[in-house]
Order: sequence, then structure tokens, then C-alpha cells
Amino acid sequence: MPEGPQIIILKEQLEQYVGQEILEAKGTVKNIPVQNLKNQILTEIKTYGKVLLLCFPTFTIRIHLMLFGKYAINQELNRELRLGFTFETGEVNFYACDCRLISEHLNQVYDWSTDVMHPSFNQVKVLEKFYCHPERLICDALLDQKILAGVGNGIKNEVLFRTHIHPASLMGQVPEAALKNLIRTCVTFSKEYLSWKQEGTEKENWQVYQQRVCLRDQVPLRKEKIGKPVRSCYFCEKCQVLYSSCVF
DNA sequence: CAGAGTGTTGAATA
DNA sequence: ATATTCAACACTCT
Repeated sequence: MPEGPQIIILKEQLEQYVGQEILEAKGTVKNIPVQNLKNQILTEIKTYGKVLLLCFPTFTIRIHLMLFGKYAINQELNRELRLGFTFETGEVNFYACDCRLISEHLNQVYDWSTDVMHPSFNQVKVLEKFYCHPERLICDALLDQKILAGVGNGIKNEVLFRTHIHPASLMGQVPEAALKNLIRTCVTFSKEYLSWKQEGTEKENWQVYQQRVCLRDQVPLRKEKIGKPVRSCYFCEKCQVLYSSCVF
């Protein structure tokens, strides 16, 4: 399910429980001593990229929905419960997700300046990280959570299309102006994506991802497995420029 | 009905 | 020891 904007929605849905005590915690999660969570007060909810961070006074629970993760609020799904909390006014249940405990201070764990949904996002920091990997493909760099947190395969394809950059372009070959535009578009697109999600108009706004025809050229879009590790890239050969000395 | 995929990790292998 | 590859996870949609 989850790219950055969808995690923001999850955070918003859970905000109602901030300040409340965990009356009951259950689930088959193995990394976390579930019994010890009882009576803990949820003090804050944060997100970092695709990760949800439930903050308690002395520790944080990190939840990543991965590829198949599900959650349910005031409802139970018919599958193995990984981690579930009952608060004073309701419950939340997580399934098929990765859960772990963080005891360090979050500022030591996460660099907020490269999270596309974070207020302290800093374009210059991301550009610096981009320049550390001139030999990588642009489609790989966009998915690297250490470089740009919160961007998933959908956002990746959309921002490359919108900025006219071919996914197989080499980082070091893309002009600085194009890179800056790309980074800016990651943020603006993610925010648009969030509002489309909230309005329920998300589907109409995909321009390349899982689409068939380029809306600019009316040419069939290409779908190729590109990168390391390989991921699906949707692109238009006609209007997305390949910046590369290699032949694709 | 088979197969791919909104993602990442940790184990296996070289 | 270090780098790379790969299965695993678990479910929906095409």
C-alpha cells in the first residue's frame, strides 16, 4: 500500500489516540515485548518516509507496512494480527507489517531533511546526496530511502515523466537544473498525491504509472524492468530524455 | 488462473 | 571480511 503520502493519512487517522493510554496490546510480533506496552501513553505520532512512528515516553514503535501491510481502525481483519492496540476510545490493528522498537532518540536515527513529506525537507541536502552517486541510475536513486525518503515506485515514475527524464538516465549525466526540478517535483507531487488521496481522486491523476498511452504524444508508453534491484519503469521514449553515455 | 507488484530485510552465496 | 544476490513475507488485482 504505502508511499509517503499514504503514511501521512495513516498518521492523521491515528492522531485521535495521542495522549491516550494503551489499555491492551496484543499480536504475534516477535521483536517487541507486547505485554510491556500496556499502560503506556502514546505521546506523539511521527512519520519518516514510508514509516509510521508511534512515540511513547521512553521508546518508539516503528511500523513499516512493506508491500502487503494492512491496518484497521476500530475493526479486525480476518488474518494473523501482528500488532494491535486498544486505546481508551478505540483500537488499531496492524497486519503483515514490519514492527520494531527504537530506543534511541529519533533525531539520531532519521535525517528529516530528505523526507519528501517533512516540513524540514531541504532540497540542497538531497542534491548533495544525489551527487554522491553519479554512476547510479536515476530510477534507483529516487527509490533509495537514504537519499529521498517516502518516494515509492508510483511517485518515482510520475516525477520522472513530469520532468521529462528517462528512468535509465545516469545520475552524473543529468544537468543540475533538471535534477533540481526533479527534487522539487518529488515534493510537490507527493503533496498533490496526498490531497488526491484525501479527496478520493487519486486514480485520475496517474499520468504514466500503470498507464498505456503518453498523454503528451499519444504514443504507447513503455514498461521495462530497470535498475538494481529491478523495478517496473513506465515511461515515454519520445518525451523523456535519456541522459546517459551508455546505450539503453 | 497464473503472475506480477505501491518494499525491505536478512540470510545465503561468491 | 565484504559485496552481491535472493528468498521471504502475504495479498490484491490484472
